[in-house]
Amino acid sequence: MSIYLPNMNIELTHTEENYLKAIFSLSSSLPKAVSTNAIAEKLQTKASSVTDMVKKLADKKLVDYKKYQGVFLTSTGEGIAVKVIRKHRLWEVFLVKHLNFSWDEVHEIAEQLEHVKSIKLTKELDRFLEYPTNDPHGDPIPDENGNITDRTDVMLASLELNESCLLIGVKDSSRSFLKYLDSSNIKLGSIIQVMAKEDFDNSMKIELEGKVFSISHQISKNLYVKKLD
Amino acid sequence: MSIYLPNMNIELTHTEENYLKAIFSLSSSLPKAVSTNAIAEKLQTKASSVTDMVKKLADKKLVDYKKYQGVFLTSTGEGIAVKVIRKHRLWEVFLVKHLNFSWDEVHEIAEQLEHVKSIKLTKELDRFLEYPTNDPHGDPIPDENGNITDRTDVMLASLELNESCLLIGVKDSSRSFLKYLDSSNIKLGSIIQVMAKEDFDNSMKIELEGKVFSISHQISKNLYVKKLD
DNA sequence: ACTTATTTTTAGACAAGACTAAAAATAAAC
DNA sequence: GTTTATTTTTAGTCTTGTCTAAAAATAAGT
Repeated sequence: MSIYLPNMNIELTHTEENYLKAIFSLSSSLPKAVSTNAIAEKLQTKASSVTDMVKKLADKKLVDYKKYQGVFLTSTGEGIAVKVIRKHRLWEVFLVKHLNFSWDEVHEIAEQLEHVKSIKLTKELDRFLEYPTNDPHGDPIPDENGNITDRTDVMLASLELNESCLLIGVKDSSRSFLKYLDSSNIKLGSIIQVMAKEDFDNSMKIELEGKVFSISHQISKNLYVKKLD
Repeated sequence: MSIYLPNMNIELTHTEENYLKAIFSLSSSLPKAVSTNAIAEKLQTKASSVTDMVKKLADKKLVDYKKYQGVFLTSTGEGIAVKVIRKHRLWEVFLVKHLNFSWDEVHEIAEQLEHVKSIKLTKELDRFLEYPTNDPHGDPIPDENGNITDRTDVMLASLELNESCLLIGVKDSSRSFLKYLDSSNIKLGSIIQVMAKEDFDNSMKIELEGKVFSISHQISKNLYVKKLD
């Protein structure tokens, strides 16, 4: 009578959701099995705890796991991870757009809000925010079906002399990095031109709103930009 | 150098907060020590679990507890309970006002949202909602300092023949009751006049928007009203 | 290829929060 | 004022998620 939906009816704990999210973000950067240690590092926990949890997630068919061989998400597991990420990023938009938060303050709170369970809540929040496509750091927001428009973006560090670009995202979303950007008046939407590139340390001089100043390679390789002209 | 604030720095679990909330709501109705069984009933758990938790809360100075004598909140405990209730009710307002939820849908979601920890979040949400004084069920929202304007309201059941009133709140916030009210077109702000009172079952006939119909005592004693004229 | 280093897993323990079953205290009944 | 009933507490167990320390598997070094 009713179709069996494997990814319905699954009630996960916050911890389980956080593990799925961590595995997702680690497996999107490198396209192979994620190591126990990498997960432990990401979640600030111990490898032995990761092994335990990964076994449990494997029992629930959310990850594929072979001893000593690392782990990767099943499609069900990936679906859940993406839904959590969607909620996280929608809440970030809400906090910045309507509650006067700055982009360096929203992560911790969104980490809590992302676990609130209600399909209608997510749907209505999305509508209320007028279907945003990116969070305050420029990260893409998965749609209702879990599709992410993957970044074809390029890093500021890769631009050549005299090229101009539009800043559309940050790779590192740590508070310290975001505060540095604030203090340098660098924000999403900024138009930046490369005025000089130094060979010895890969730093570059950029022009931003009429002012020219130098930024390190550490900075320029964490800024997603779209080339202009 | 810095003043010691006893209610700062306390990180409680969701469960602990729920116990404090339950004890608060039970002790506001009857003004004496709350019994173990009453808490167990309210939280749908077992008396033995309550004893364990109450001991823990007593260790943290959030409740006063003597064996077999029931429990009551300390001022620190009450302060925390009220803050959680404030968050709960603010989120309910948000859900109804901005996310198209009806008043019978918001409780479960607010139960999750009330535990999100961020003083700034609560403050900004309050501002965003334009400092509401009541939630969608008419319950008063505690202010930032934890002060609640306690109800001086009267029940519809207590009105005399021909008296008119404004509906300002519901005592029972269960889904079934709220849906019954919806189906009868009874909502906050409705103007109601008592057209008849039956002695044998305490039901009454009321007039609402030109229509006259009968409601049981069970209904009328759960509606907070303000007399008109 | 054999030894060393690293990573991962097991085994055993712990704290939080819950449960059952039984004992102790209080309240009710006659 | 005993006896019965109810409430509350203890004692012991379970699950979740964590940890440390030790063992096993894999990877690296020469």
